[in-house]
Amino acid sequence: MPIDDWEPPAVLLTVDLVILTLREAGLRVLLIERGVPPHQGALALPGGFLGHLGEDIEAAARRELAEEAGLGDRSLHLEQLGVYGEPGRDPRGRVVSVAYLAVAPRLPDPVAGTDASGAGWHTAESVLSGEVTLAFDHRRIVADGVERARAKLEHSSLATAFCAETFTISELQEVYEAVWGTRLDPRNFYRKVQRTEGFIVADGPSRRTENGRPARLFRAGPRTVLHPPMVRP
Amino acid sequence: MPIDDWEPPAVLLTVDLVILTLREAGLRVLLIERGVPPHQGALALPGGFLGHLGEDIEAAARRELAEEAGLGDRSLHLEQLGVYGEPGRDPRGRVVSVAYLAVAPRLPDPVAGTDASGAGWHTAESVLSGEVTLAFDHRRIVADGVERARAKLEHSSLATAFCAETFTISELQEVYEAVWGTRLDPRNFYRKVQRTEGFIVADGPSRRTENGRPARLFRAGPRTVLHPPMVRP
DNA sequence: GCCACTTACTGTCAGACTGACAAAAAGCTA
DNA sequence: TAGCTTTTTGTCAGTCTGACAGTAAGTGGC
Repeated sequence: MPIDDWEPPAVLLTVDLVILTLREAGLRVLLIERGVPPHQGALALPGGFLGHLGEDIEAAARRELAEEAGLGDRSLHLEQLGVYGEPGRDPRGRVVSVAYLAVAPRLPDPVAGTDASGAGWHTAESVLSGEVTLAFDHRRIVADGVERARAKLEHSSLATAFCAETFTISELQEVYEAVWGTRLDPRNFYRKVQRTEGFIVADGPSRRTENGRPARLFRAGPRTVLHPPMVRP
Repeated sequence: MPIDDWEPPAVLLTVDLVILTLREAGLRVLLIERGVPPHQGALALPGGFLGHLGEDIEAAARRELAEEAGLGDRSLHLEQLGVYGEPGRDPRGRVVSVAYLAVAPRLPDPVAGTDASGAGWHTAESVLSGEVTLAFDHRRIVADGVERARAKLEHSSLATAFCAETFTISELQEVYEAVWGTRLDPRNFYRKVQRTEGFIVADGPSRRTENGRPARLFRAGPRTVLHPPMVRP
């Protein structure tokens, strides 16, 4: 149907990052303050344009992860979330964004300051409820990212990506409780996690202490798919 | 870091469609024969460039669904699968493709002829095994689409999208068996499906006959999320 | 009309998994 | 040593699953 000299339209490609972590027992997402128009000064997801025409999209995501979030050399979970390309979502023209979901273990404070309303780790709740306003369609992207994380906690070992290399079972439980926003019975959780072969493996006879009985340390096991799954109440 | 007059690179955007259906009790995917270079004459997924700069991506997918597959007015399941934008995947330049997964009920023969090696419905097995060769990275896209369908059969009511408006429980079972590539016990399947409230609802006292005892007819119920899920053996 | 055959549907039963709860173990503080 | 906290091990009844038997309701052959 197109006439012989028809040329397909070209679009601008960006990557946006939903970076999740746990802080103070709550699910947090990293937001930056935009330094340039459009939406200058507004909060938004870290991200940016493809660097050059030959750059791989996931490579661009990792580059932004380093540049904007200071999470360069770390090995963290990174997966594609989806494409957001509705016409009109960006006043600069036809901008299509590939969103990625990243999960980071508990970290020291991020690049920028920690003003409650500035760049930094904001609770997922404040973003989803609209208490914090984001630029573009980024609130929807965060919502999709959080829902993806919630779903993957059920069927995959994603929860271990929120933890340090070694962790206790209660720390793992805190991940589930924070991401799902529910409380779980420690005894049933303990049983379930222990009986799911390959989910977590004991890390030597070491222990750790703080207040009560010392807890055994574990690390992520080889299994990535949980069968049967953890069930969200 | 970018210099002041830096301009972000522009890419070409395409949509590709993984259209799945059931034919002769097997899972099939629709392939077309490319009429223009690159890969002229090779088999590929239906799809094409964004029509114009203001076209919505999902709208483009629906347009290709109508133009290339003749599935225009039908209401069928359509969801975004992911982005495939590796540099070098398309010799025409930097082409980024948004893949969609579509699920269609059993249909009459598609647009083109039915040569075993030509355009038309090919078994998913022949594509995944490499017996049939596809252009670009389309084999990987098909693999991801099939895996997505397999996973969603567990937790959602996607299976009903493979069926006509009304269907019997054995027809629904055939969907699961074809997509998963396994055999299921009809009695346990019957029980499981019946007890999952809202998955399927009886469609009047009507029946249908062919060989054995007539089967009750059902239609898709209001529930889209299955809880507890169907389990893949 | 009776019989064989096919498919649809209803049960049964033992084992696995889950949710709710009790109790013991192992550290700390006072 | 007593009291507190948190971890770990059990218990028990209800539910769900997988394997399998048996009944119901059509077809076609004779």
